[in-house]
Amino acid sequence: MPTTAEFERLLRGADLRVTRPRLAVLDAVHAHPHADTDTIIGVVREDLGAVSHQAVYDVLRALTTAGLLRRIEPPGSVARYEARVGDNHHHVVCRSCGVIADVDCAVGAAPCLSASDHHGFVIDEAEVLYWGLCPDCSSTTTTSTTTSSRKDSRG
Amino acid sequence: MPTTAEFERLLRGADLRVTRPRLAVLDAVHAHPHADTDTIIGVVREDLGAVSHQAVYDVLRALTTAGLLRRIEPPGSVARYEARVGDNHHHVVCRSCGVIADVDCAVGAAPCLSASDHHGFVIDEAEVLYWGLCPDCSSTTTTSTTTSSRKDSRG
DNA sequence: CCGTTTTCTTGAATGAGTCAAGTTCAGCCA
DNA sequence: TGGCTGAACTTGACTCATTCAAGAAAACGG
Repeated sequence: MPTTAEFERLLRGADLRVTRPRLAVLDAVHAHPHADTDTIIGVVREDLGAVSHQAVYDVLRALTTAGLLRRIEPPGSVARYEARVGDNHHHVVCRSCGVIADVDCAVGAAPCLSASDHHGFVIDEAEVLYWGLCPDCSSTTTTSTTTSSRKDSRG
Repeated sequence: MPTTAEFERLLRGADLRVTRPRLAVLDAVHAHPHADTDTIIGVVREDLGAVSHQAVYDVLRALTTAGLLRRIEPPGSVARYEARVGDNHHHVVCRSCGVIADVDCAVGAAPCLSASDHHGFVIDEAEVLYWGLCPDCSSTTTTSTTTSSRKDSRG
């Protein structure tokens, strides 16, 4: 968990003014990875008192644009934010409870980009989203009867 | 492009009643892969005349649940639907114009699932979304000066 | 410390998608 | 072929994440 001074440095390094809402948002996202906007608003308000939701939306956008935060948006979920940036890691989403965890790409360098020119597209990024069951939910489910494995799920 | 009779067979095979809105939606999605709901509503209305948006939403949900359609939801876009189901292929999205194309996974069997048990999650599906520029947009862009390749984009 | 520009506040608006109550119609059965 | 029943469609209101806009406050260079 970085210190406030480090957050301040991050902001200045990105040519962003240092404000209390921005520090609080950075703090909140670091403390609660994959939190949605509403949760972040809550945490920020615990920290600072009254802060408009618009301010938090603005800050999240500014920090995301500056590359200090990363926005993820799993289908069926509202936008979520995390502070781990720059490595383009991936995510697992639990189908049951919706919890999200980080996943490093286990395969070599750029496996999912192997055929880098599909249909004439120039591809610069591959985003992988894994779906499954988290440890809690899978233990509740699989210990009963069937492990219903959905359709063909090739990568 | 399947015939109406084939769409009817598809619906009956899925234990769904055959209705004009459902046939029209199937037709529309087959004719316009990756179309959003609003576009589909428009196409269906060209075909049938007045149809409520609610009906189209209901039909899209029913057909998706039945596995006759697949819903995709790229970040920053509304929901889109396609009729190619059962093979879990992937998609490329153009950062510039937003056009979407299908991508078969070029690598072996289930590459993105290679480490199938991250953080104790039981993973059953890997969804890959490629970002880049479509042929049209990349020719307009790259012929000028720099091919600004975004940050580290490992798969 | 002052002025400029960015950021924050306030309050309204947007728009995809959902909910709910009532009507219509597909498909089963006589 | 005609009626029955539940599913599907219509209508209209509603939700809720997110954005827009105008004015007030605050950051920071000079």
